[in-house]
Amino acid sequence: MLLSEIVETSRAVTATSSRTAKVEHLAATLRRAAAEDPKRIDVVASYLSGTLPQRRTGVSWRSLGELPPPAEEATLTVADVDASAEELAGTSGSGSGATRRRIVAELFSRATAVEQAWLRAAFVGEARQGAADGVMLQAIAKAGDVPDSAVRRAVMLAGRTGPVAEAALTGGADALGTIELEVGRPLRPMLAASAPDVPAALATMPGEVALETKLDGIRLQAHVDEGAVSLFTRTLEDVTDRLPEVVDVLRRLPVRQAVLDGEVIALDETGRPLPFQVTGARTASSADPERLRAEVPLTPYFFDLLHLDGEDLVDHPLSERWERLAEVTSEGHVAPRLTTADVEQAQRFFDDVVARGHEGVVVKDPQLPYAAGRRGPGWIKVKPRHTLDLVVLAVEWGSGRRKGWLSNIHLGARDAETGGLVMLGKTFKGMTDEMLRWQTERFRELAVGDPEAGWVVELEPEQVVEIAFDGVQRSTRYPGGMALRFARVIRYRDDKPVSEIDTVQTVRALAGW
DNA sequence: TTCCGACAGTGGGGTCGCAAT
DNA sequence: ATTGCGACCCCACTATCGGAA
Repeated sequence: MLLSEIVETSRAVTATSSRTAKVEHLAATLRRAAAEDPKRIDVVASYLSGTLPQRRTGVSWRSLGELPPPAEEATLTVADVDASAEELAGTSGSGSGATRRRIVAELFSRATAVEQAWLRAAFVGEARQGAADGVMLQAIAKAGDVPDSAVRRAVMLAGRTGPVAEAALTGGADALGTIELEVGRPLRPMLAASAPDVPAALATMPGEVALETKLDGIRLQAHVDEGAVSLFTRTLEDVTDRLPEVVDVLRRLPVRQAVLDGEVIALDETGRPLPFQVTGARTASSADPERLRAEVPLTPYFFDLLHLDGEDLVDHPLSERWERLAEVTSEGHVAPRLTTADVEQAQRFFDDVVARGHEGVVVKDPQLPYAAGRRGPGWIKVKPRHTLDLVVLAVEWGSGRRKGWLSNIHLGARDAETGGLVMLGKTFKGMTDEMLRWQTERFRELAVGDPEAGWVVELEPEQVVEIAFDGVQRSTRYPGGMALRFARVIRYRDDKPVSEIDTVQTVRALAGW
């Protein structure tokens, strides 16, 4: 199949805002791929959702700065592109920058202008065609003439869409039905929606709920198969070799085969959680694992059991999965949990968890199955929220659907000692289109110099904004040595002068430094 | 006809390891 | 030895479409 067919489909998908029309376009091209190039349906499916099947290629927008002149005619095939991407993935991180540049140059010189644009978006991961995983899933169902639910289930159990597309189009519902949970192969983790507080979370569920401690660490999916252990992150990256102490814990479990879901976290000597940055640095490092293990040991906590000794449990209710988990896991590797229908009791549990230094709680409906890969209503996370009144120091022009609007604001606090203003980070979150319109006008007025002159627009520090955030983290990027985690706008305030905004001393005290 | 669940998009800070400087 | 870059970790929030009520 020619790449130009993918590019043309992408153009059509981008051009319409109707999801059903997007699905039609994608399904038609998938069907053509099945007829012409059945061995590469998985690659075509990946391309149609604007991504490369290769996890990493070492190529990003910086390395695509200057491209060779485009080809006149569309001759590139999907197979050609896949071969190049495969070669790039194989040489990524192996000290062959010149080789990679040559592969990129050759590939792009064979592409037409529109194909170059598509390739760039695919490598950079910025397809922006209004169709990613979810819409693609519907297209696969349509093209294979199988139910959405069958595709969704297969994708969740297989972890990836490519092989599922291939099965759906070549073997239909029968082939999809053979895709099951496989011990050793990661599946998509179930995700949680969020609620502002405990009563709101409980209000979404009938009767008794389960409250679990939400640990501020790294999500971990663990597979045990006759003594062989594999560990995967939320995006299904294999991190087995990095976490030997976690492997040891799993080897000791009294199971032949199991798939567990949980979190790993670094604790201090008293069992209190260390900052997320400590756990994050440990799991990101592939240096000598035995040394790291001695320096920053990690503790796994499990909260779900998806398979046990030949039996899949994903469709069983949480209450039963939890019971089976408790039978095979020692007390030290299950975080505190409470089942209740009483709001006050739930609130006390939340307060206690937070007081002990944890991130919050996840409220779960005990009757529901494991909905892999979805941010379903079955799990609701609740975290404490802090707010500050800060000043807008500068603002950046937006991109994509925010093009032409002043979007991302730079946040400053007052330094009570020097009287100056100290930047604590940026945010673009929480803004409605109405707010974007308003702030684009407002910040044009406050601009120091020509607001159209550059990407970042410096402002007279006059506009006060109320900001919500999850916590304070150490920063080397900002002069105050700290930054706000997950900052988002609540509202602009005109009732408060800059002389009365919050101070860096307040923020430092909040962080406990 | 209205409501609401699912989805895509728009980016935030921190960290590591490797290549280039 | 230092810096730049790519990829990963954590993630909040709004707008929109289209099926459910």
